[in-house]
Amino acid sequence: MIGKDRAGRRWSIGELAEASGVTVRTLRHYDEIGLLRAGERTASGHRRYTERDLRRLYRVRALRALGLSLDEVAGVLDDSGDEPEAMRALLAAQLRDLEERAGQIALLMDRIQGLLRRLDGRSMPDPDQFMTTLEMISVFEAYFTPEQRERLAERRAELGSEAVDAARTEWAGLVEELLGHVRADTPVDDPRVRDLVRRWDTIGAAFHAGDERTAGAARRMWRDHGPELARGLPWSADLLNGLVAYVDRVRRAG
Amino acid sequence: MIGKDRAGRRWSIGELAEASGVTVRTLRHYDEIGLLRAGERTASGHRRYTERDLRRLYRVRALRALGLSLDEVAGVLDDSGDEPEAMRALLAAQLRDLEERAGQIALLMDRIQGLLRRLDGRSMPDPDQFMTTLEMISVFEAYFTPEQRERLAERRAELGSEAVDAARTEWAGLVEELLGHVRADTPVDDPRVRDLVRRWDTIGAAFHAGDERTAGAARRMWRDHGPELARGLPWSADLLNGLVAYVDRVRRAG
DNA sequence: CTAGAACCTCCCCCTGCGGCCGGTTCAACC
DNA sequence: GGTTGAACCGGCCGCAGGGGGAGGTTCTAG
Repeated sequence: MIGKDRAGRRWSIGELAEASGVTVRTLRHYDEIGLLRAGERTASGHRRYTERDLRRLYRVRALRALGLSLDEVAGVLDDSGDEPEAMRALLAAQLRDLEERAGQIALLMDRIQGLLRRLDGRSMPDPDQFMTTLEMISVFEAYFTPEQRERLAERRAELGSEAVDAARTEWAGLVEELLGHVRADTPVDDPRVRDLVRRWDTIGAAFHAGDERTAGAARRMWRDHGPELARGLPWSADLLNGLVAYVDRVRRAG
Repeated sequence: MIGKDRAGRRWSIGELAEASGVTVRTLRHYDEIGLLRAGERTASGHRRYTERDLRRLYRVRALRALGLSLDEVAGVLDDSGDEPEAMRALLAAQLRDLEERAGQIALLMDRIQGLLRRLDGRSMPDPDQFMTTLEMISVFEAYFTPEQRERLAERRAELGSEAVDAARTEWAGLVEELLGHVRADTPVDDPRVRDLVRRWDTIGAAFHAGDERTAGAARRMWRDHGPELARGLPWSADLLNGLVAYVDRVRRAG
């Protein structure tokens, strides 16, 4: 039993699959792409794997277990000049890659956890409102840094939800009044519109607390994404875009 | 300028792509799979996107930004009965999925960091030896729990590398002696082989510190993966397999 | 000798698009 | 009204890593 045929065992593809824990399909795939060719074939074409092939398969599995691509695995195994240096570099690169992917996943998890808190927390019964919030959040994330968002959230919490609602109501009134001036083509240096815009800015300042970069980000966001942000409001995006342009002219005039 | 055509704007595919930051190709893909159909077409077949389409696109983007698949996004947007419950369930499922992926990545990073420490640390100049170690590590990870591996590593550190080398040398001597008995068909209850096996077990116990589950895991590992583990040793896998079977019989006889 | 398991080669399928091809069509300018 | 360059159309191939199946041979145990 011990010390038998020195020519070594041969494995059929099914035997090798079972012995190594990969599927037959995978072995055929590896054969096809040249990563692990069957060392021999029977006269009729059946694959015969040798001990060398078995060794190679174990190495392939080990390298795959590090998350390397099949190409990378092939590169490591075929460059017989696989200096430890090259290996170290490859592993370091792989580590960086994994770190990045972990960061992406952490970002997604943060977003989802935030949304779940909102959903579990207070009222969010209207799916449409939820979707609108979702759109706004994704836009917010593109324009404000995490710190800015955090400070905005803190500020909202400080103000309390009734104050936020009051601000929204006051802002709606300002919009109506200003739209009247837009339609009436009131000159941008009229003291009445100047006063309205001052109140407008005061409301904004209550949220961004005088941080000019946050305010600028908000303006850029509005400029680029007015249409979505206007959703749920009783005015059309075009109307609001015109309004914002008008307010801008008022600011520059003042 | 303000308050123009109530029928609403239309966007060509290129305009919508630029406005929303996705590529033309992506929009065509969404159209093709039915996720975001252009609400209208010109007589000649060019896509005309409406405001509804724009809204839908923003929702698609928002949901994609949570890592949902296109199918999941379509499900959320098309099930008009998108109760907050369903949304919560979907997000919770997504979160679990992400957690699992994060765990996988963390596992890969651990492995790679461990390997890099080995590479950077003491001698590992031979790439072949490195690969062999790699194979063994991946097999180890399949058989020992993380705690068991940690305790094995601690134990090795306690013993020191010279003690480990000494153990290996002694073990090699035992193997040679036992192989002689195998060839000579010494009965399994012969006191001489019983003594050799006792010494064999003592060496093992020095590592697994008497933890029977760790020892059992090691035996299962050897039974399943003898060939790879035997790599780098001066005996063939067949030889060692026969030896292990003999040692088992000696144990049972004792 | 025969049945059934195992094996073979093609081929299409999945995700989420990127990219190219050959052929319309649009929009602006002359 | 004509021209011309940009935009647009559908269709097809490609990617990573195989899954799964069709239809046809071959192996192997009884």
